[in-house]
Amino acid sequence: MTAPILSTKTTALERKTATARVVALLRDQILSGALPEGLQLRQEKLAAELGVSRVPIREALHQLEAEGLVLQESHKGAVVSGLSIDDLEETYEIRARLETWLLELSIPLLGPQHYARAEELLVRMAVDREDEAWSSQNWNFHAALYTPANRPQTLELVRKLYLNAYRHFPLPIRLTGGRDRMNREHQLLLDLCRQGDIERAKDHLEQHILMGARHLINRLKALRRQGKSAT
Amino acid sequence: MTAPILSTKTTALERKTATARVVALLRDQILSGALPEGLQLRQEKLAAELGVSRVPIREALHQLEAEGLVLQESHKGAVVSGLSIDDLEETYEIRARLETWLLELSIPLLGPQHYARAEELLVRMAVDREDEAWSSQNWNFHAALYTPANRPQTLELVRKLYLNAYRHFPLPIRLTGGRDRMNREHQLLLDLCRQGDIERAKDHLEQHILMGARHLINRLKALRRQGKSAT
DNA sequence: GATGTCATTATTGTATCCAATCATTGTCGG
DNA sequence: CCGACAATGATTGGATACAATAATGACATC
Repeated sequence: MTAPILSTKTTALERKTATARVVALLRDQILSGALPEGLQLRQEKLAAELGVSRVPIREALHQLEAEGLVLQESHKGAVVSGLSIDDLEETYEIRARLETWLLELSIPLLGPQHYARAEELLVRMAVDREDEAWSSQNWNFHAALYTPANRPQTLELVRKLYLNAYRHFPLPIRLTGGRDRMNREHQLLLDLCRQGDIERAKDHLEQHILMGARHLINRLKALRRQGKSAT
Repeated sequence: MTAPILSTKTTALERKTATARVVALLRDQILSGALPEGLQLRQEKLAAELGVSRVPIREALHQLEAEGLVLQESHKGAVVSGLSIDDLEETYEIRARLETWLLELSIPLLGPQHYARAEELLVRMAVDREDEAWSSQNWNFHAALYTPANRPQTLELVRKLYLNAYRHFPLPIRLTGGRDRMNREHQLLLDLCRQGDIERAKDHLEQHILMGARHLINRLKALRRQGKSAT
C-alpha cells in the first residue's frame, strides 16, 4: 500500500496537477464504494499512501466536500458522506422528473444513428456478465436517449445523481430486481420512442426509474434488519 | 482596500475557519456581481486584500470551482465563470420542472400558517422598494410554498439555480418586466393553491418562471446589441 | 521586417514548518 | 466511586519557503 497509487506519468497530453489527480482518485474510490461511507479520511495517512504532501490532499478534500462526497468539520477531519434512505429516494424522484423531461424533448429528434447506438448498448448489456460494466452501460443507454435534447447542464446533473445513488452499494445488491427485467424495460422504452408515443414513453420511464428505486430501497431495508449495515 | 475585509471576529458562536470565511465572501461577491464574470482572481492579490495567506485562498478557489462559480486552469489561475444565454435558459427550464413538482407535492399539505407566511412576504414585497431585499424575499416566497413537500435536496438545488441565474445582472435589469406583474402573478399563484387547483397552479407557476426567463434574456440580448456587455 | 529562440519574470503548485484546536487520559477533590 | 479539570498527544489549519510552469520580451537569424 506504500507504492505510488497515483499515476505519475507526465508523459501524455495529460499533465495534471497533484490536487487534480487526488480528487479524481478519491472520487472514483468513493463512488465505487472502495472507501466506505463514514470512513475517516486522515490527511497524513492519505498523503503517505498517495505519495504527496498534505496540501494537495486538503485542497482535494475541500473540493470533494463541495461536491457532497465528503463532510468536513473544523479541526475534526473529513468523513465519507452517505445517503440516507430518504435522500436516496429523493435522488431517484429528481431523476424521474428530469429524465422524463429530457426524453420528451429528445423523442422528436431521435434519428437512426441514435437508435443504432442504443440497440448496440442493449445487446452489450444483455451479453456482458460483468456488473460494473453493466452499470456503466446502463447509464450510457439512458444518456444516449437524452443527448438530442441538448440540455448539457441537466444531463450532467442527472449523471451525478445516478452515480451518487449507486455508490456504496455492493454490486450484488445493485442489480436486484433482475437485470432481465431491466433489459426488457429498456427494450420497451426504445420501442415506445420509435413509435413516437411520448406520453407512454414518459410514463414507462418514470415507472422504470421509480421501480428501480423501490427495489433498491427494499433490499437495503432488508439488509439493515439483518444488521449487515450497508448504509 | 487594504483593511481587513474578512470579519475576523472570533467572538460570537461562529468561529469559522479562514478558508470557510474566504469561500463565503467570494461566493457572495460573485453571486452579487461585485466580482464580474471573467475577472482574473490572483491568489496573492486576494491574499493581501483579505489578510490571509495563499493557502486558504487556494482551498477556497478549489471549493468554488466545484460549485461552478470559478474556472481554473493549471498554472493559469482562476477566473469568475459566467453563464451563457443558453445556460441561463436551461437553468430556468430545470427550475420550472422541479418547482412545479415541489408545488404539486406541497399544495395538499399547505396549512394556514404557510399561507400566512406567504401573504406576509407578499405584503413586504409590495411595500419594499429595495431591489436586493425584493429578490431575496421573492425566493423566500417561493421556498415557503415548497417547504411542505419535504424534499430538502431538491429545494437546495433549486435555490442554487435561482441564485446562480441572478448573479452578474445589474439590479435594474433583474426586475425587468415589472415587479407589479410579478406581484400579481404571485398573488394569483397563492389563490390557486388555496383553491387546491393543482393543475392550474402548476401551469401558472411554469409560465411565471419561463416568462421571467424570457424577459431577462430579451433584455440581456438588447443590452449586448448595445455593446454594453453584461455577460 | 518577420520569425524563432532563449532568458527573464510573474504566477501557480508543492513541501515543510509552526500554530491552533480537539480528544484522551490521568489526577485530584468530593 | 465519580465528576471536574488540567496536561498531553494527535490532528487539522495556516504561513512561509521553494520548485515548476507559463507568459513576456529581447535578441539573433533568415
